[in-house]
Amino acid sequence: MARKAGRTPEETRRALLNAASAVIRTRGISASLDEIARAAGVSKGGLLYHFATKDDLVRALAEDLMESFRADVVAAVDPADQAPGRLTRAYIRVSLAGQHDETAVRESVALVTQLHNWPEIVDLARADARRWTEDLRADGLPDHVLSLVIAAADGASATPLWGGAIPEGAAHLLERQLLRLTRDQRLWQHLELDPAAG
Amino acid sequence: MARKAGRTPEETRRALLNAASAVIRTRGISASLDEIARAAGVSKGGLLYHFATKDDLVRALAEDLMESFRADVVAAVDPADQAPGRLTRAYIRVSLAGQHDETAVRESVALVTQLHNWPEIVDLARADARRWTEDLRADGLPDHVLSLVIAAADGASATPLWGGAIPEGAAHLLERQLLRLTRDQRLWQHLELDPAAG
DNA sequence: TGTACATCAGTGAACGCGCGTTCACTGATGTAC
DNA sequence: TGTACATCAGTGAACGCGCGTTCACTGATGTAC
Repeated sequence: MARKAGRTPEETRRALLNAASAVIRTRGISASLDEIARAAGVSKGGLLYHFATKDDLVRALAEDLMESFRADVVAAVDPADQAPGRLTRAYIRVSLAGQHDETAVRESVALVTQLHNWPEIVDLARADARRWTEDLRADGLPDHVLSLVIAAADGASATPLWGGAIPEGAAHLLERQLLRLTRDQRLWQHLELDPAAG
Repeated sequence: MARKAGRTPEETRRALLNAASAVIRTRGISASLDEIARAAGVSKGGLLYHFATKDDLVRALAEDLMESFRADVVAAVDPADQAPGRLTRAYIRVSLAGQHDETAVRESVALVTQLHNWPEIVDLARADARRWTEDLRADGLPDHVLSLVIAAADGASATPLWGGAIPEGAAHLLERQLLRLTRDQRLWQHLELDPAAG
């Protein structure tokens, strides 16, 4: 069989990326191309027509993930919110959303870390991280607040990595607390370190 | 050659674990047993005498890492510090220590995540995480402070994972800020969420 | 409109190489008598 | 004290299997004339 009826090449490519994402989540990065291809309803050769090498596939998957996280955050920006920290608040919301679905989170984080085992991915990720740093810096929050809040949001996302799980209520409370930290300017002052101490 | 002069079996085992740690840090979990064995100055067969299977080796390495992190934290507890949160403060210090050595941190985190790709390791890690939760809960800090501070400490450790790097000064500032959060009881009140809001 | 040809989007068999594991063997050390 | 034997701590060659990659081939669609 050649060109599958009712599926454009673009759709096949998308199906392959989705399959790769799903299979690697559960089976790990050592999942075979054959397994991924079958999950997408394509032969191994067909997969390799779209992604000439496993590297290619994994890199495309990583780019896809970073783009979609960024898109999620941009979409989570409240249009009515014009105060400093609006992007940061969106970042917090996305990072803590769905933290209650334990296995889903674990698998997502696992996927990301699996990808980072690929050496070239590290460079992509570094560039992406730099871009986040710039964007968030331009978001209007003082540095000492921003770094605390982003560290906490990242930590909440990463917790499943160390085997931990944030209980349902706790994730929501932490989210509210972090959001408040981006808004309450009196807290900013309280959090400022006394240069005399330490 | 059989029993190496000047090296007890225990020392050989230690050397194999150290070699595995070093090699996996740089080459990733897909590093071959041959490579690890050679780095320890032992034949592949010799490695397999101590660790019958690659699973065995990786599991032993993971246990070793978790134990040594715990030992580091316990050692970082200030004996003069008797206030609530003393264990949490030690946890913060260890988590943020050495965050300025970028590649070292990246490699350490990479090692941990590599290990978590091993399915059985996940169970070990879960048990370890539960123990940390209990120990930290018993440390005397209010929940809303503890979860914020630990999330931030974990996030700081995990940052290299997403490709980011905390600038030298920033890590130190964050550490001081987190330590202060565990001590300043007036801040605890300020951070408490207003049940009416949100 | 029909025909010839090129290209696209695959298929599926075969190859080859790396790596985990097995296995027969070995030389030094410990133990019984 | 010497000797025989068992065990410990390895060595290194060989095996076999999985998996990424290559390759020859194919059937549907698009294009020229």
